[in-house]
Amino acid sequence: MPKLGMEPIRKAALVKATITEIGRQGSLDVTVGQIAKRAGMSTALAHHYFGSKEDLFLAAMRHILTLYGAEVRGALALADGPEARLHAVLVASFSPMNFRREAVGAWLNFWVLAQTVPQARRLLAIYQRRLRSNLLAGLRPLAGARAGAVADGLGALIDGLYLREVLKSGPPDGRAAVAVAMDYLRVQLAV
Amino acid sequence: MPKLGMEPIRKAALVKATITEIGRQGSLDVTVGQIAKRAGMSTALAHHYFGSKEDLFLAAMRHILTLYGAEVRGALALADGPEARLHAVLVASFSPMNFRREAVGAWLNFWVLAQTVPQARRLLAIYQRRLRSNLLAGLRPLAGARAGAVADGLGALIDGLYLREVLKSGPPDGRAAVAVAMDYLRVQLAV
DNA sequence: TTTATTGTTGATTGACGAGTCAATAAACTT
DNA sequence: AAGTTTATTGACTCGTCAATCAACAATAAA
Repeated sequence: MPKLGMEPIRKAALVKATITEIGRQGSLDVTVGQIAKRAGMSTALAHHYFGSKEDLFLAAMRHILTLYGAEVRGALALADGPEARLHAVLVASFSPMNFRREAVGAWLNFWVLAQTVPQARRLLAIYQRRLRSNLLAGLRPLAGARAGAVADGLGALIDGLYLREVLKSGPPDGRAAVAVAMDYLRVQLAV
Repeated sequence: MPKLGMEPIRKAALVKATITEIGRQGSLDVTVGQIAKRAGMSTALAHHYFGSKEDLFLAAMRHILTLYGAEVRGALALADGPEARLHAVLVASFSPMNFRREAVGAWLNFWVLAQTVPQARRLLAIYQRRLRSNLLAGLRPLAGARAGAVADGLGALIDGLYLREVLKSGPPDGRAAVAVAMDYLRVQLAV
């Protein structure tokens, strides 16, 4: 069986399985065994590629952040003007990829992880900073001195919409979430 | 030692210790032993009063919701007019009692619990319904047909502000959170 | 073809934790 | 005084799980 060049493949499979498993179980109480099984390998191999369970979690977090970042960057590249850029950030934030059940569940649990694991905290801080700076770039031309306050409110609102998605039943509705956020933006800019 | 009428005292101590311990540890991975120790008794006694760890968690959740509900009701009793009532709900939501570190940490973890434990989900749903109806009562006279949408946005914003508090360092700042929420309200009502 | 490198797993270790049990003791009841 | 209920705990069971290890297999390098 042993073919060479397995490392990246197996690592990717493990990361994906971690997100799936956390999202499915809705908790960080996932065993390495479960993850390894879903990724189609033994527990020992999972430990071989990621030294510890914590490393696996962090890699999964990084992966989610990377996906999110890529989506935002892609959307921004197509957007022209501040309004379009703000809209792009919101749409990307609630895109089917990022706003799917598993991802949202995993996201919530990473938030919990950040309370204990400094590295996880740092990763979430990076996300917050990036989001803020993206929003700010679009807001400054439109809201002037109030841009900072609006960005903070909008950031919290986005996180809140994610949080609430966790409890909802039925399929996720990114469109509705975007509408709420856009409404916030609309009234803030109308004042 | 055995005095009678210990049950309510011990139960209260356990519930309090549960919230403290979850908040302190920042996770639901708290042992019954830790909780019992903080509450000044043996593991066996904790199991005697609450059949299981899950029951303890649910009791702790109910307690937090009760505290919150009482605070909101108290604030509403003193408020006159829709604006004052809305303000009262927000101030109560971010009062030092509810917005303290431990409580916020516990709150986040209860959210996680709600993903797996139906009873926990039900409790959070009650909270959401109550919050929404309180906001709606104040908003209807002021926002008319838009009241529903504004309440949903404000609800999500409040949850988001709680969520973000988890990552912040330094003492919690309820005043700032209220300011963000009031700003949302202000612009929504100005449109 | 020996030797190193990479891939892979079953079995094991070592620790920990939820929940149970048996036993003890004080207080109320009859 | 005997019996019942409530309070309390140390010791134990039983299961789980992260992490390690020893061994085996295949490919690449020497």
